[in-house]
Amino acid sequence: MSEKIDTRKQILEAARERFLHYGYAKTTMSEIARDCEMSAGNIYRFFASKLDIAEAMAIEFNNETFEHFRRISQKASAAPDRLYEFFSFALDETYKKIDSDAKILEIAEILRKERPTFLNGQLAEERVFIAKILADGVDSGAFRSLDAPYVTSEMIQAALMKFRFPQSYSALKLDKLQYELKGVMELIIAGLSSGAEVPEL
Amino acid sequence: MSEKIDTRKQILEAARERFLHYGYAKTTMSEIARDCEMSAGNIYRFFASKLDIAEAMAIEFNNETFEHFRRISQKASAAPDRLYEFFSFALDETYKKIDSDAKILEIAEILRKERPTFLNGQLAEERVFIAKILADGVDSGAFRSLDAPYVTSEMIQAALMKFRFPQSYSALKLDKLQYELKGVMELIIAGLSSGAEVPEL
DNA sequence: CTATTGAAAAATTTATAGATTGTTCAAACG
DNA sequence: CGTTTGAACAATCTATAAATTTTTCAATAG
Repeated sequence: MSEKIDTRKQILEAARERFLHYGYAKTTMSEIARDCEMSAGNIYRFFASKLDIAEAMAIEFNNETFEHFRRISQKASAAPDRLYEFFSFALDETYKKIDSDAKILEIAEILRKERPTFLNGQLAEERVFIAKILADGVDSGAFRSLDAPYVTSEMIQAALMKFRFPQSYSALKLDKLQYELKGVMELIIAGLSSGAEVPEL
Repeated sequence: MSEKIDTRKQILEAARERFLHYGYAKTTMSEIARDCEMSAGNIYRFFASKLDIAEAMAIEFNNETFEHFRRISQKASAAPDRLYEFFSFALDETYKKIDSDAKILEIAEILRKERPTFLNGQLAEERVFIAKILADGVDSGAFRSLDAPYVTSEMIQAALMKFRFPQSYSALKLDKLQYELKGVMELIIAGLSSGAEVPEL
């Protein structure tokens, strides 16, 4: 039982090394199997497909980032600052990871194409942290009262798409993206502030 | 002299019909030339390349839309309403055009890839209209005073990217996009309102 | 009985030759 | 002269057969 989990981990580890070194497309199931001293067919007892290995890897990859997100969302600083820090961190982290290794972008693009729901799931997880920051802000009086913080999180995510997937949605350099994020964030936080007048559209 | 312009128009017209009917890739320069009763080589006296024909076509295509933008930006209605109408119209118009004819998306994608500066130019033109609405809003007191309306327009565009290029940046249906646009727009307009407190980031 | 293999099927990629197309330009035309 | 052509060249696309890779699964091993 625990051996099963270990084998799974071993496959994942072997795959990650190859994916990051040679890329997803240039890594074969046989190579991963050979690294684990098993046959290619056997991998399918642990993963339904090669794509599922990439997805599992992305989940692991994101877990560290989510840990950061959790920490930021629970900080003592003012809610607006936390909200900015959240997306600022996300931009820097994502940009640098992809910039440092083109293989990561390859996997990101493949998952975006072949597993569109995966991305949605990740965004939904992030929304929980954002909603928490919003709720805190409402409680502290920094933000106006919100009908549905979770829905507002969705809108904030929509407005910040460009910065959450920097290399997919634009060709801008990091400093330009940081500058734009700051500007958009100012607008959003102002829109959440107690004094803001919400229009009837 | 005016004949030169006429020939250019004729080529553009022939190309548009073929591009929209058969697609950009499946249209050959010879076919366009044949429609105009000239040789393929002669087209190059009027357009530097096939891509330039597509670009000229896109400019024509956008001119009607810009006319609408101008009209909306000059309306008598309140600035926040005009701002919403502007992007709401842009979303509907773009979505429907692309939805009605896959060939339009083909050309849009090609221009995005091969002529990245072209898109920036179009966005810059739009920004003039947005800045005008913002300035009006500041004057009327609907919006707080802005250091630089043109820069704020840039930020608004960044926040609404997803809705300006609906089929490129997401797979959402029109009604979901309209719902999200409304939510983001509420946030932005609230952020521009006189009572909004702009944070120090 | 479960775990694993390895051969085979199905799907995908690669290689490449042939055809087509975009583009150039010297020559012909008006 | 400026225009236009059509042949030539380079670049790109297409078709397809061979090779590789992903995935399945009956047979084997433990």
